Amino acid sequence: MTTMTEVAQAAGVSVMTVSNVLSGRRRVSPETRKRVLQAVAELDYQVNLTARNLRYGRSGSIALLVPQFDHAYFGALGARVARAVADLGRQVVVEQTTASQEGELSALSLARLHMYDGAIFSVVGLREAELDKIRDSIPIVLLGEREVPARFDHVMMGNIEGARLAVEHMLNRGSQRVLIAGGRLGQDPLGMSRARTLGWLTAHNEAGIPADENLILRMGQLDIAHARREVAAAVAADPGIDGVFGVTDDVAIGALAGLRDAGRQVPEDVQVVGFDNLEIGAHIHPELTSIDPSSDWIVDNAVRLLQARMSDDPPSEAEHLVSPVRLVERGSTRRDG
Amino acid sequence: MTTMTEVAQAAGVSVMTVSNVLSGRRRVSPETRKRVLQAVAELDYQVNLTARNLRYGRSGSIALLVPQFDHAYFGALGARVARAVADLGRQVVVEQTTASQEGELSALSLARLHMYDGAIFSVVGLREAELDKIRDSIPIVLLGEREVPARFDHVMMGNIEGARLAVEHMLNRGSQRVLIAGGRLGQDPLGMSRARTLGWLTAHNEAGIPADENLILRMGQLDIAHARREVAAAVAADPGIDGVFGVTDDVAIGALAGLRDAGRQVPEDVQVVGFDNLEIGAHIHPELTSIDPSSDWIVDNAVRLLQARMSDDPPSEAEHLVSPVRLVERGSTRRDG
DNA sequence: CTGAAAGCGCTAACAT
DNA sequence: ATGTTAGCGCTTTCAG
Repeated sequence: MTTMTEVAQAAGVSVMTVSNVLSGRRRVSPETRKRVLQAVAELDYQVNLTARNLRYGRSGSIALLVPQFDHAYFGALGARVARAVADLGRQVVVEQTTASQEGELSALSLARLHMYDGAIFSVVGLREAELDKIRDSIPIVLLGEREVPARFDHVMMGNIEGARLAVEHMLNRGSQRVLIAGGRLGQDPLGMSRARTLGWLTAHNEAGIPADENLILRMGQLDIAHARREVAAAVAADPGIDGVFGVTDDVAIGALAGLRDAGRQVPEDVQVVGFDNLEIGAHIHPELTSIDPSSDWIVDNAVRLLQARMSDDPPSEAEHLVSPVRLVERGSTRRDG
Repeated sequence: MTTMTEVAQAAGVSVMTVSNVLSGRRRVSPETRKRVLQAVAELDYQVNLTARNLRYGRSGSIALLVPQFDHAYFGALGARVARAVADLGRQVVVEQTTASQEGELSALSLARLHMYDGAIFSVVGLREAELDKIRDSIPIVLLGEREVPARFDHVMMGNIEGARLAVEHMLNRGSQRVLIAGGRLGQDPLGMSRARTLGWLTAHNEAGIPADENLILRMGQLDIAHARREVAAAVAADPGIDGVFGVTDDVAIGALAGLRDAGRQVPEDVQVVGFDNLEIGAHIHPELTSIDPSSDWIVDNAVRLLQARMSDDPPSEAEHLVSPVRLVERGSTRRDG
């Protein structure tokens, strides 16, 4: 590996001059500059960013930590963050938090954070206790539907309101028994499933319809294949089900398949609403009615908060934001009651 | 930021002892060990990996460079690579190559590679000339459907054979006019679209059916929304079309939507086959027949090649592998002719 | 405008 | 079993 010293020797100058040419931090005379660049080209030199970063004390890149790579939502998230962060002249690198291991935030992965100037951390499988281990680390903004320690900036979706809207919509359009696929009751941890189940409850209360807890379909994994199987089984066991709220679009898409398997027509027999408003939902059949969580809003705010926290005088108080949500009506729900 | 020196002072030992306790490289007496760990805990110390990596000369992580985050295929790729690389005790970080900028491989992003022990590089928008700029850099394995300089290890999909299989299948099942959505004729660059169009041609030749070049639907972007619009327009303009080969599953899924928009039944009026065998394809309606490119095989080989290249005596010759492909038959094609 | 010395935080190699 | 010295490759500071 060529080093700056070798370039300096080849060009007959000091390392400092090479450094200055490459970083542009100080003026260098055109001639020496030319000699240096020529040596750089001949030796095929490239700066060692590890060394530079050690000296600088920063790296120019920010990390996005997601629980899974192979999930449409996190892919979209990454793309949005990259776009927002490019304007700041920084690079995004995405790492997968080796999801839900006993020590998800192992000592090592915690130390890795120091290699970045800041991090956006999508917390899913993380317990609050583990989050508390992150102390005087780098600037961090949390994303995700979990309860987090108050000292962190945090942006989350309007889970309760979104779920309420989704279920209200189906009840308005004539559904009586709305299954919540991937729902979950109970206190701790107050995660996404629980929050959205709360919205499901609220919609029932507001509509004056008793919420039947048997309609809460707990799921081990919130993926398409599981949802398909379990929703098909659920409607077979309870033929009265005439609406399904999937706690994510993946679950809702699986539900559509499961209902097909069970011989139910959507939206005539059963209405379906999802949550996330993934692009694919607009292009399948029937097109999926979904809750749009304002992902752009979420990312813009996360980047703004991160930028503030990385600035010279970071805010003393952490912000906790909840994104606005809206229902995007498509073919998986009926036009009228 | 706490440093190792501070920990050493707090524990009343030398920095070397702290280093030894934390890295486990040398034996340390239980008592001092305990004192050190206590100081580490009290000061909330974490090693500076930038410094450690500079000293070590390696980073323990490998990079996966993809053109886009928000694409199901690259998400799945990332997940597979992470799994395969975890066994080697290494971390994967994913970066987005700021796709198709004039200087996609800017000097800086090239330099960034040095921060990793190796890289798997999914080349899509990259010209061969740009790839040639990567010289005595770190070990690299290329992925993707493009022609690459021979000195690189390269794993690609069986594009021609896969496309041939897809189109042969539709011709066997009675299609006469098979549109290739996202196809492209011409020499340079020999990219994915071109290779798959070659397979489309081959299938026609083998079946003794003349290939009508009007059935090659070029697309600016290979995404669902574009495919939907352009396929709908294509079948409106040419009602004789009775088969669509989408060069990717995204394109095929868009084609399904476009055909629906145009009032065509799949598979009765028009058969559809995609390429990638994304998970979602098995769960939409109609279920998408697709070419499985053996993604696991691709990733396993890429990781194997990378490992070999990172080893003490790297192979002198580069390998160029083509993945086996197979047709996965589902509901978007007919059971018989 | 250019150079020499010092040091970012850590660990390999050599003491003790 | 622990400590001291030197240096990874770069840039900041201080001189010229």
